[in-house]
Amino acid sequence: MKRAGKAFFTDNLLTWNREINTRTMPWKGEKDPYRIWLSEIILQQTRVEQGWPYYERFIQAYPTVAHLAQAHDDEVFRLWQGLGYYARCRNMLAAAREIATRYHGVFPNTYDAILALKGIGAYTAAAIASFAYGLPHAVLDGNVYRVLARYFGVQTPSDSTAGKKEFTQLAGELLDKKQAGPYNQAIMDFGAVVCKPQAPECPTCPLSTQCLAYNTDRVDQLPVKTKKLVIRQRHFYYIILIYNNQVYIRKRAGKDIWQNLHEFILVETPGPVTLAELQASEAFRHTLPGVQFEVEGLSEQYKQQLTHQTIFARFLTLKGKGRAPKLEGYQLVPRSLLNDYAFPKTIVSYLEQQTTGLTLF
DNA sequence: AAAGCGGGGAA
DNA sequence: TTCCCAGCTTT
Repeated sequence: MKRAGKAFFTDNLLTWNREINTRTMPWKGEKDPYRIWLSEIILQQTRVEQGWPYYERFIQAYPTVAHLAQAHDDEVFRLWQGLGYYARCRNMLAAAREIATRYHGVFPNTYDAILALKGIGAYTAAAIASFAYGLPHAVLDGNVYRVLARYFGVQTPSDSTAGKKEFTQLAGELLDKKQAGPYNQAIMDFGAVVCKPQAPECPTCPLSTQCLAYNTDRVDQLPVKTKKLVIRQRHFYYIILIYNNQVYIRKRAGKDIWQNLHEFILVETPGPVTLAELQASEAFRHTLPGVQFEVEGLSEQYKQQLTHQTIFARFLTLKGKGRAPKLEGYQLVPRSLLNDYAFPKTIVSYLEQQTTGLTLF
């Protein structure tokens, strides 16, 4: 497709990058493919400021892909705790181990081989290929969609198949193939610093004279997105059943949220219930068959907003009487060792409240 | 093609 | 509240 202002776009973007851009990040200019890969996985759907400390901790704990490949799953998940999208962590471990075995610890250096690794899609493959090896692949992330949609006035929804194709084509044409790495870095920095989602810096933007959105006063309407989110509400009651300073936990599995993170005994109800209703419920009696206990307390309601779900959680502390029962799927661990396990944010928040003693039942 | 997957910062 | 972030995988 013919579009106006392509040369102007690339030239002025690179000039802005050279003369004005002062953005610095630990992985910027990095040439070690392992470090680039690690940063890219951490930054998928994640703000730079949020991922930054995790990157530092991971590099510290696992300086090479061999270190990461040899690490224990639970230890790595504990380090990932709080970052979200935990499938990234699982895929990252799988990829590290494939690099260690199949590639004998040497990071693959072709776009297709990189793309074939677990957890790496078109964006991440292009980023690694261009940053580490200078290969001519254009990145297409949220920043690039926004910058291109505005500058060229692309109205095709960026989250549609047609839009993806169109933006991919356009991004590839704009790429400076002789300096793919710096170009990719520049367009993402530009999107993050100048062409921001809200309140972009149009008045000082070096591309504004040719920006279609700016010149038709439609900056705040681009890019177009279509998909509407359906958010489900769920009610979790976590039972902290204590025997002799030990509690039951399990690792979450299956297709639900928080895979590979840990949790207390979970009773989920269709809606909010009182303590009496909870104890009388089929789910509760099925989960704790014949268990004798004393109620120590019920916490306030914790709310956590996920992308597709709202989680309402309360924590019910029970002091077990008699011998600790076997509970299917759960293990009994000392409370003092809870720090060794990765938990979802809601549970971490609850545990912190207990530790700091801000909440008395 | 659409759904599902976290957590946090900013307006 | 709503939006969206250096997206990918599964259905």
